[in-house]
Amino acid sequence: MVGKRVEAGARQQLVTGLLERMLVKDVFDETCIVNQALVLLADKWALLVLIVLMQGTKRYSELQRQIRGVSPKMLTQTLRSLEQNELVTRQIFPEVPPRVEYTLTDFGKSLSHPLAALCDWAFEQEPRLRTVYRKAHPEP
Amino acid sequence: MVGKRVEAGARQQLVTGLLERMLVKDVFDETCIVNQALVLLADKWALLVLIVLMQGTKRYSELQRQIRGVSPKMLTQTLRSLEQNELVTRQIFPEVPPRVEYTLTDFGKSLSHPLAALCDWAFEQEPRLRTVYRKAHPEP
DNA sequence: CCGAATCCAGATTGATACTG
DNA sequence: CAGTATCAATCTGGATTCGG
Repeated sequence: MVGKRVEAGARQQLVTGLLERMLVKDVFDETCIVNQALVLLADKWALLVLIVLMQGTKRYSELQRQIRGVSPKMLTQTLRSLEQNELVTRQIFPEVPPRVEYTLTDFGKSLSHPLAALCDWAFEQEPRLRTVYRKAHPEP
Repeated sequence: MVGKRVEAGARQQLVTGLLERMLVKDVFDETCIVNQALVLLADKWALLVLIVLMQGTKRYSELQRQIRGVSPKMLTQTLRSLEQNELVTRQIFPEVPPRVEYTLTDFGKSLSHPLAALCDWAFEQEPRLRTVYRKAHPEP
């Protein structure tokens, strides 16, 4: 009970903080920091990879298994992009069979709060989300 | 000071909650609710539109002005998609000149916490974010 | 065998011009 | 004002192939 109230308080604080900053600059051009952040993050595979890597270091094949539906090409491409954006590090082990491990950097780990908020939202809104999703993705 | 501690507490709580749920189901296939959420949200324009609409109801032209760089086609497409996903409502006024207003639904408003967390992250990490962005988007 | 590069058809996006 | 139409360019995904 107390925990819930504390969380709700922090939430309100965050929203207010956002709106305050919105007033400072209300045009989202390419110099806006929020816009630049979204260029790195607004990507389905990138977000999924980051969420999975929050569990800890993973091998390429583990990522491919956990993220069902990603092609090897897109997984590689996504990982390279995340690496270039310093959110993930890539470590190659010169073994047979080869092993490559991916780990979040500190910068990547700093995304834990936003990503957790997103996942929490998905769980909270699960019924409505599933209804909407089914309507938008009608399968035979 | 107290405010900061409370916020940090809530943050830790959120991250822990996420990780707990991760253990329940660690495969992100198309039935995973997080995956379905990302299908709706992992889109640069959609996220920007939602963030701007958190400021309140907006006309089409206001959105186009605030979201610098979006083409009319993509803005329309994004708004139609958000409308179909029940995150936004579209209201047409039979006037001359025509007026169309877009407003977040309650479902859309429920995204305020995750979106605020994302914006807060962008502001917190601004220096590093700008460095990374500049490296990835070298202009002549 | 694992991780990744290549090639190619099809989908998505963006810039611009145009209309009710 | 609030969008459509059109066309070029880019991006995506799947199959295949390759190197250690």
